[in-house]
Amino acid sequence: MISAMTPTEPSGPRSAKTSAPRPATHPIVVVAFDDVQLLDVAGPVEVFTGANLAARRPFYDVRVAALSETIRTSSGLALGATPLRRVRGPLGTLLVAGGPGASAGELDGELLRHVRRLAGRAERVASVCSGALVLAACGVLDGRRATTHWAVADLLAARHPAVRVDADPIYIEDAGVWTSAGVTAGIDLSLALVASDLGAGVANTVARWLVLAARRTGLQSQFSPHLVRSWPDHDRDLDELVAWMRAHVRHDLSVPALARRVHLSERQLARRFKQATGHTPADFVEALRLDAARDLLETTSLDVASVARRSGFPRRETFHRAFAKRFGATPAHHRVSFGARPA
DNA sequence: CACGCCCTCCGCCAAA
DNA sequence: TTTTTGGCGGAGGGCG
Repeated sequence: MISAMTPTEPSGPRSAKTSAPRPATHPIVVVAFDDVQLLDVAGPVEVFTGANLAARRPFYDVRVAALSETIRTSSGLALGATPLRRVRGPLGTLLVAGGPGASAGELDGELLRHVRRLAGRAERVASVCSGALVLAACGVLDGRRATTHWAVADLLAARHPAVRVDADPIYIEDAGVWTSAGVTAGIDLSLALVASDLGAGVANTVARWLVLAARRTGLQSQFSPHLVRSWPDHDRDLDELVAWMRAHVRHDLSVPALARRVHLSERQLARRFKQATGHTPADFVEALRLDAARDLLETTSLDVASVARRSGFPRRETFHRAFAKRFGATPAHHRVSFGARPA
């Protein structure tokens, strides 16, 4: 499956550093089926086609594919599609949508055959929502970390013990296989793919156009951090640390300070943190603080300096820079756009 | 806006 | 022997 296709491509499309000749186009096939969730299909398609506009070139060649030429989505709207049997590789991205059709009962054998075939010919494979069940049924997720909609996480884990299911993150990437949580998380995932292909600038432009504008950082749990789950190799200590960090963004959250707090060496803290969250400590801390700052901007009338201080940025300058980098707008401008109307 | 310093991250390796 | 740990140092990037 995936491992069979990587050797030819020593460094995947994610290594943005190597300025190897970039491919002119990147074919994307979105796999749909009867009772697919329309948003799972539409969200990523909008993101990728939007990226073409933002990048001012037709980089992504996006198609929706299904067993038949017309499918019925779970909301009742019909969707036109390219027949899967006519889809040939190689592909840039194979993305499987989710929906009731993916989680209810038996998956269509012919659909699985097509997905398996195309997965082996794609640079990377992705799923939205319960589309992870389809990928898992094809064996694509075996041995990998993966996420899915919280409501089917247990089902995924039960049906496919070889998959390391983690229902916390909005999306997960493991060795070229990307999985995402429910519905709109597919948009976050797609934006991440765009960012790795065409740069964060393009991704931010698309996000702004779609106006759901960077609502999420990708670091938040699908749900409250208080809903603690447990499974074999889960890192309780790190969960607790993360929960504490969320509540104490003003504290010293440097690597040495965090390491001291959980009685680990700095090296070990960094390793386990990345293992548990998929993010480096500094990245995570910055996102945490910016989330807090954004909330304060939207829900209070504190001046920017106070917002900065309360969210763990001692200096306004640093805050300003970080905020603009992540959200593509200055704090003041963000408040004008999203803040509560003063009484 | 620029530049130097410092923090962070990660590969590497030796020790446990 | 294999796996995990922790220290080192360089590269990179952001802060001041």
